[in-house]
Amino acid sequence: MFRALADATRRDIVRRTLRAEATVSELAGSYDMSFAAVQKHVAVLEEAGLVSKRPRGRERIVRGNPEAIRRAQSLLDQFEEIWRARIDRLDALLDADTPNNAKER
Amino acid sequence: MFRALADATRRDIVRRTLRAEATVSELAGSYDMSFAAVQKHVAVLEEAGLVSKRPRGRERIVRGNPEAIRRAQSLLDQFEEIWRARIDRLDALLDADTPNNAKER
DNA sequence: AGTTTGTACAACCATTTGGTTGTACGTTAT
DNA sequence: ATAACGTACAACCAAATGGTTGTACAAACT
Repeated sequence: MFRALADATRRDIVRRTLRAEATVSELAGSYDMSFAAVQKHVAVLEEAGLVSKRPRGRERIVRGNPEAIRRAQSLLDQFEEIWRARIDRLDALLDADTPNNAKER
Repeated sequence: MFRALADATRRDIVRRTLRAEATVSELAGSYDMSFAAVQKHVAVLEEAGLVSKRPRGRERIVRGNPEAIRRAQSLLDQFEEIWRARIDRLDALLDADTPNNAKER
């Protein structure tokens, strides 16, 4: 999933389809590459769950999936939390080392 | 930067060094690959700003950078916000379509 | 002084990635 | 019915990626 977000074109497709739905060919029109290339990007994003496609006649409507974004966020939140835990441990160490008559900062 | 986070080993290095500092060889001991491979991963992470290195004698101490994590988070937050804006626009449309005597949900 | 340790980096290799063109096929328009 | 359109997918290609081994070098140990 981070792998899917690693490409600038794909991030832009996510942004665009999060803002408003678009067909694959509409998307393809926005980028300076072949239709097939864009279609592959969309496939990668769909694989990663960042985007979903639904058919309307011969076209496929692409829609960004906010749920997947939230999953990525929660992963980063975990990182944040791990780091905070380390800071807490350091604080505890410092506290244990602080004389009783020390002033609170 | 998402590219740097796209590899599982690298994500683990970030986690580990966010929790506590570690030398490159300590890290290398944790993974089933050559020292050089791990060293390259650390280099990629450093390039992306996700990790910083400082020398202590002949070793290099690696530390995860919470600031970079926050930058990634804020990027995902932007996605979230874009999506919310779309929902707001849809709501506005529905409101405009709602007869005056309709009940509030 | 000589050896070991920790790191960096080059050269190499297989696989993956991001792109291309061409083909096929169902859907819509004439 | 035929043509045009939107999409999917295969085959191909160059470049990037993730790994390897080997070499070099400074710092630390004996």
